[in-house]
Amino acid sequence: MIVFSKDKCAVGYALNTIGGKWKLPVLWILSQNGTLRYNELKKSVTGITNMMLTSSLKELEESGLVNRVQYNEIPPRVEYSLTEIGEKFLPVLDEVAKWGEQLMNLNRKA
Amino acid sequence: MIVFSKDKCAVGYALNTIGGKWKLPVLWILSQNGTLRYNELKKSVTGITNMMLTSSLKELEESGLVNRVQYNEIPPRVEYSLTEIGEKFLPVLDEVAKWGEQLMNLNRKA
DNA sequence: TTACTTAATCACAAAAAACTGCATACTTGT
DNA sequence: ACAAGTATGCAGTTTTTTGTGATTAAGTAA
Repeated sequence: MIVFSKDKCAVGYALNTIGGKWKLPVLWILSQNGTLRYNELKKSVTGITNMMLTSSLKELEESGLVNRVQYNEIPPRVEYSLTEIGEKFLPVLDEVAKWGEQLMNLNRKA
Repeated sequence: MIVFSKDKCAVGYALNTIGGKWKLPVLWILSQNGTLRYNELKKSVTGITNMMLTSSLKELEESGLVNRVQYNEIPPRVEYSLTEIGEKFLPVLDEVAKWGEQLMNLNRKA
């Protein structure tokens, strides 16, 4: 019988990276809008708090999905955008979406 | 500026369906082994507790990813397997895995 | 001088998810 | 009579994740 080992699982790694309540919304907004400042993100991701936005962005940056560019101006300006590997994730999301739709349709009927 | 709406998002729906700590492991084990009894699943998904296995299976069944067949024998016998839409998810997972590997490689270097 | 703006950050509170360990029902083997 | 095996269920607790609301620093416009 085949046993599950979490360690080397790329799927687990991927899903951890985008896991949590807000990372996917943030990624999606960035994919639709290109480069955005912190405040613009805050407005676009409806309902997100400062804390969650900050920590989501931080984790996304650490895992290499998001670029963060800080301009030393006053008032502060920081711009976020998707990295190359972040962009590469979009077609994958698309596949997930297609499957998700099929599932939604199935469950609507039932 | 484009705003995120959670409701109609197929990606969100999909990721909720397979979200949580154990659903993915359970799905993967089923995909590798075909039909399994409760106890066999328990042994294969290392570290899972009865409670989490039961609730994961229940949710997966409710969302249509897993079949549950109960034989009225003593001692009880219940067999689990992937449904059609459950099987259809595997190639999607494969795409996720490919991207996940790229990401892992990037982050190993950095 | 005072208020305003921006991108965070922190201590604390609340809510959600997961874990522990025991309980059950019924029948077969000892 | 008694233990063993099977697929769950549940109360109570811990752990993890999110949310709240206030706070900072430094310049610019009023």
